[in-house]
Formats: sequence, C-alpha cells, structure tokens
Amino acid sequence: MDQIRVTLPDGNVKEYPKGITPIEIAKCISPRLADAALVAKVYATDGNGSQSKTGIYANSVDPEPDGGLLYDLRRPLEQDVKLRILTDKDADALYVFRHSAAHLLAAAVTDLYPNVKLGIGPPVENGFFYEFLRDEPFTPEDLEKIEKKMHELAEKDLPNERKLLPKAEALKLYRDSNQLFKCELVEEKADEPMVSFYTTGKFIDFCRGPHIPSTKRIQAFKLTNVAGAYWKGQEGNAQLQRIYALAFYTQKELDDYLHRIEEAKRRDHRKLGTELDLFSIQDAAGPGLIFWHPKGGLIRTLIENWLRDELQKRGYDLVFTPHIMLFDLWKTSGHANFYKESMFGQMEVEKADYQLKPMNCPGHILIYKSKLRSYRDLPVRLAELGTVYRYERSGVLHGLLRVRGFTQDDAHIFCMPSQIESEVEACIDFAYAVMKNFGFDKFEVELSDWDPTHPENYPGKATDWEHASNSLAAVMNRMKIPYKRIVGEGAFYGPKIDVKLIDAIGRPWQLTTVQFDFNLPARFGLEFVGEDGARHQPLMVHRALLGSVERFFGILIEHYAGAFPLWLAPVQVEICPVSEKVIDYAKHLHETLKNHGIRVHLDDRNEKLPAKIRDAQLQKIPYMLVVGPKEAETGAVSVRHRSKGDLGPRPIADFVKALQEEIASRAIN
RNA sequence: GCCGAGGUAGCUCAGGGGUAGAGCAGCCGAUUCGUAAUCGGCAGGUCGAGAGUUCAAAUCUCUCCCUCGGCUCCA
Repeated sequence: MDQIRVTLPDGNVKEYPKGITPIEIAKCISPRLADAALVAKVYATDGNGSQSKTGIYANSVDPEPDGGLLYDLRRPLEQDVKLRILTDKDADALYVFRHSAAHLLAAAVTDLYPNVKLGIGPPVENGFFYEFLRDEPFTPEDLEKIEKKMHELAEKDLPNERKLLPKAEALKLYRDSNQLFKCELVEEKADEPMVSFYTTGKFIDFCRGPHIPSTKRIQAFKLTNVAGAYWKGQEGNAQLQRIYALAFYTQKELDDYLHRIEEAKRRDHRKLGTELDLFSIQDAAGPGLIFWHPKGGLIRTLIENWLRDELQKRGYDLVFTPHIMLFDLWKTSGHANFYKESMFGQMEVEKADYQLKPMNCPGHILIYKSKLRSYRDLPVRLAELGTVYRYERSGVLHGLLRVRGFTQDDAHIFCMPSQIESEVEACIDFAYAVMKNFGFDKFEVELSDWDPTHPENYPGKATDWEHASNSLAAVMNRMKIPYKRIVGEGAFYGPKIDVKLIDAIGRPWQLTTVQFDFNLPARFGLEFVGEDGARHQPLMVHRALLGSVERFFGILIEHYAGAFPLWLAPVQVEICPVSEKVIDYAKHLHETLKNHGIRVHLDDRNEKLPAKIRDAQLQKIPYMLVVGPKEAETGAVSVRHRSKGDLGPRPIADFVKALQEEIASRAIN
C-alpha cells in the first residue's frame, strides 16, 4: 500500500497509509487532542506545493496567507503534508466553527420552514449569518423557535459530512428543489467537474468547507437580528432576509462579547449627547442636521481653536469660502456629473442656478487661481473648517457619525512634484499629532492605489500615478509607519492614504485621509510659473485630519464615554456646598475660580450633599469641591475627582494651580 | 432608497376600542444636611402627522414623516 509522509508541528515525520484522515492521526497523537480537534491545517510538502487544483488543493477553500489549507478532519490525505490539528485554542478554527454554526442555522430554518430559498451563509466577525428568501418576515418569536431548534439539532451531534457531486448533478439537485440562488452559485463558483457539498443531518448545502466534525460543539450562539440584504449585495436584486447571529467557542466568550456590546451602548454618543445636553437632531429642522447645544458648542469651539492654532503653526493659511456657488462651477469641477446623487438640489436666483456646496475644493481652487502663482509661492496650503451639505439617503443617517450637514477640517495643498514627499509627510505627522492630542494611540494606515489593469478609469498619466503612490509609500517607509496597500481602492482621481484610529474599546474609525488629485488641477487649468519662466501644472493634495468635526465629536464622546478631559470639559468644577450655611463661602469660591478662567458651576440647590455629588458624577464633571464649615474656616476646598474619588482638603490656591497645569497640558484624564 | 422593529410628558418606559399612567427631571413647600438619590405637594401630553373604519381610536386599517438594527453607500 502507498505510504505518505506527514510532518507534525514538533518536526516529527511519520509515515501513514495513503488516505488516512487528520482525525485518525490526531487519535494516534493523543485521544484528548482528537476530542478537542475542530479542523486540520495542512501544507503540501511533496514538491507539489504549487497551488494548482490538484492534490490537497482540489475542491478546497483558498489557502491561508501562510500557504496552509484548512481541511476537514475526516477528509483523507492523499499526499505528503505538514499537518496541524486545530482546536478551540486556534483563532483560525473559529472561522470554520462559525461557518458550521451558519450551516446549523440553515438546517434549523429549512427544518422549520421547508419552503425557504437559501442564499449564502458565511462566518463574520463575532458570528455568522445566513440569508433566506421567504414571503413572511421572520419575527422575533420565529428567531426564538429557530434558536431552540438549533440547540436541538446540536444536541443530536449530527456529523458534518463532505461529499462530492458532479456539477450537473448538483445543478439538478438545486433545480429540483427550486433553490434558484444556489443554482446561480453552483454555476458561478464551480470551476471543477466535481463540486463539494456538506450535509448536516437532512440538510445539504453547496459549500467548499471545511467544517467541524459535528454539531455537538456549537452551543454558545445567539440569534440577534434579521436584516434585509440584497442578493449579492446588489441593489435591484431580490432582497433576502439575513439572520445574524453571534457565535463563540464558549458561553463565557459569548457573555463577554455581550458585555462589550453593553459597554458600547453605555458609550453611545446619541444617548450621552442627550444626557449631557451636548447636541440634538430636531424633527422640525430635518434629519441629519446637527444642533450644537451650549455644552457641545463649547467643546467644539475648544477643539477648533486648538486646531486653528496648530494649522497656523504648521504653515497653513486659513480661508473661508461661500456655502453656495454657481452650479456651473460644479460642472467645471465635474461634481455636477460624478457627484450629482450626493448633492442637494440646485436653487435658482435671478435666472442663475446655485449649488449648496458638498465639497470645499472648488472654492479653494478659485482662491488659488485668483492670481498668478510663482514657484516661489509654493506650496500653497489653504485650510478651512468648511461646512458642506451632502444628500445622504435616509436609511444611512446615524447620530453624529453620518449626517447631511457637516464641517470638514479641510485643506488643499498646491505644490511642485519635488515638494510632494515633504508635504505628505507633514500631513501624516500633523494627523498623528492631532490624534495623540485627543488621547488616541493606536492606528491603522491604508494606502489605496489605482487598478493598473484599468487605466481608462482614471484621469492622469500612469507616470503620475506611479510617482504619487511611490511617494506615499516612500513617506510611510521613512516614517516607519506600517501600512496596508490596497490595489484598486483609490479614488478615481488619485491615490490616497487613510489613517484609522482605534478607540478606547477597540473599534476602528477612519478619520484622516490624504488624497492626490490629478483631476481638478487639469479641469481648472491650474498653473504656476516655474524657475524656467514657463507655466506648469501644480500637484494638488486634499487632506482632512479629523474628517468631519461632527463625526469626530461623536467618536470622542464614545472614546471618552462622555468623560471629557479637563481641558475640554464643559463644566470643569462643580462646587457642592454641604448646606446653605456656607453659601457665602461657596459664592466666594465660585467667583475666585471664575476669575482664574475656570469653567465652574455652583450647585446652590436645596439638596443634600450626596444628591449634589451624584448629579455631578452623572454629568461627568471632572472635579467636585465639597465645602462646609470646616473649609470655610480654613479657606480650603475638599476635592473629589470623578474617577479618583475623594482626594481630601487643600488650600484654594493649590487647587487652582494644579487645575491650571492640568488644563494647559491638555492631559487625558 | 430597500427589509425589519419602533414613535405615549423634557428623559426612561407601562397601557392596547369606552375620560391618558409611573419613575426621574421641572416648579412650590418642609428639611440645613460631609462624598452617587431627604420628604410632601403641584404642574406637565391633539399618545409622530394625515386620512379611514366605528356610537366611540393612543389602541384597528392605509399613507406619509422621523428614530433604531441591517443592506447599499460613506467624512
């Protein structure tokens, strides 16, 4: 009989008969391992390592980045391999586990509702979904029923069996059962004569796998919601009902995740925005439009003042441009064409059409063009906290994070090719300085390039694109910033760098974007006079650091959970007199702090101290000053910090000094 | 825009064909108090808007608006 050589993770090489399965090998190693095993990972070692559709690569998922291939435990091995048995200690296997859980969901749904049409059911972050077409909507009660059925099926320990069918037979199977979406998938995806299926009890599904051996392990899951989703994500296609679920190896991990969701809810900027009286959205004014209340407005002013200061230090010129401009301008820029569906409608004034601005660039370009520019003037950096209005479809609006009117911390840099790297570097440096100022210290950077196989989709010469994206990459390398390069994701008008920050509870947010533009300088005929006396076209870079002030504010609220650092806190100090007997001292204290430029509020309500403390805590005011007869007598204050608690008494002057230092350093809590 | 769930007092929510409810917040009064809620009283709503069914609609039907969870899109 043929033998194959199997290399184990410890380096041992063993010979087994050809056709042995990973689970059998696991049993040889240790029964405990076999019991815990979920899936195998194999690497070709027989010289046939090319990823041709032969050997282990036939009818399989695509290899992982490390060249390994996830493999069913009961799938026979036909060639020499390196083998790892994965258990619930391996993150790689979680994806397989969730995928199997998706099949369990589909098995339960088809059991309960035999007439549903199946869409796709992949694992996703934290869980999985499966899509179904059914005339009636799935109700919350249906979800409960389905979840119960899933537990029932899981208990039965149904094996997930892989089987191969000829493509024609697969199509027939799905045609006969009227599974039109599955037919479409088989047609599209199956590029081999045999296609793989998986069965879970009575349920059978076209699937490349792999799957965990049986349903028994799938216990910690929770169906969360139903959402409409277009078939293949294409608007215009049929809309299926997508059932989302969370799934983890253990109940504890599921519970932990649910706690994190609770934490995110606790931080929700919409909830905190109301509770802390920061902003509102008014039915009477329309959706997606933000009202900044006094406290939110104060924070915004502080952020903007700090930012304007930085802009000036870094060589930007601050400008203002009109909110409405002639529609013809947007024809010149091209927005009237490619950005039309995102713009508010035109308005006619004295027979001329005007357009509410969705972008600031054309305005800045007009300022650039207002006079002849010399190479000596470059780079020209025009910055504006520019408020723009964009028509967003109603279903996508979300608190401060997705709105219809917002203010970008926008800037456009006009420069010579020789200046581009230093300009980009300065932008990135600026972005990091801004983020760090607000207490963010984790970032992800993406460099999005064009798709060089379709140059016809892009304006600008290929050499421009290459030069620009190479400059971006060079800057990243010089600054030692790790980044991900994404081909084909750049804007049509130029490559870009996006910086995402990671907030206090680990969520990524895309804020900063630095984008080249090969389109607008040509459309507007931008020029500068070079050293040679001839006219040249400048390079143009769009750049926003916070992105949108509204959105950034929303992110900040959630990042700080409403507890703004002292320098941004709308009320920095709450004075809590113990009783009305010391009201005069409290008033004196109030005046003193105010005169030192501190944002202070006196709680002179007829309430007991604990109530005042509680209310100040709920308002997340950084410092509470408890004053009673003891303090009044000695000219002191008893300091309580919102998170550090009671800090004890000290002289007023000491407190003021410490406070001023904390404000000036813009310390993060 | 599409699918689903919602919209009752400033906030959080109960009620579900027969006169609109609670807690908190607000106002008034009592209490003079030491680090997360003192007690009592008063006031507050065209039940998202419009139409329909009905003797009678917050409640049932339809249309629209807005919010939430997704899809798509995106700062």
